[in-house]
Amino acid sequence: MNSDYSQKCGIPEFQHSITGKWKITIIWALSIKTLRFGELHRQITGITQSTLTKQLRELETDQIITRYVYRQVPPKVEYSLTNKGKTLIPILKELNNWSIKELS
Amino acid sequence: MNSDYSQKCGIPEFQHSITGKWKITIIWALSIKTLRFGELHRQITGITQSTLTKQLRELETDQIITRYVYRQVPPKVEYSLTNKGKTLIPILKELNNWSIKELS
DNA sequence: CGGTATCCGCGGGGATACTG
DNA sequence: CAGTATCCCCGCGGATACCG
Repeated sequence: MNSDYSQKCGIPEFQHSITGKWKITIIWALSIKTLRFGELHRQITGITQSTLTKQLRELETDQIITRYVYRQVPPKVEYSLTNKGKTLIPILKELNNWSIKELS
Repeated sequence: MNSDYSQKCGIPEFQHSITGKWKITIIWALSIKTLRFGELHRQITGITQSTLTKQLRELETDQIITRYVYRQVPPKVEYSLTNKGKTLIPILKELNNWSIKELS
């Protein structure tokens, strides 16, 4: 164990931010543009409404995304990446590159 | 969803490599030097023998580490990072940096 | 439309005992 | 020393039903 890591390792925190069956997919979708709940639900095939809600709440708690409610009927809710969330994108791209490189 | 990601995203694969309560810790320990089973067990406080074994087997399957058995009594088994495993280190350092930066 | 509430099944990880 | 074998618990995610 060397100094940097043992004294304060942030990796578990990072992992928490993206751990969840659909979080990466959600983050990626929102990296393109802000989306409504229903739009996310349609884009992410296979996820249930309740699970989508749970994952969104967790991402919100971790301040990766924001939730904006339009006070109207019928309801309209928009999700978008926070600045913190946006800093994840280049990291995710690197992880993706690593996988592509190491799988060959 | 843009091209790179939707066509072939390697992030789930990456996640699999490091998903497990102790894998990052194990990888980090082995990044310093090759270690015997008992040495790992002593360095990683809180992990049980059986769990350590399981995590090591998974890392081995994913070709992140190698296992070398000395044919002797008492047994001696050494674990070390593969080349693939070593390429993870710079990535992990970046993840660590991200966390440190974004937690402030 | 965008949720909640509830129940349930599965798998990861821990505890413990035993072993070549 | 370095495991294996069992058993168990808990939390995540899915299914389903209902709601303002």
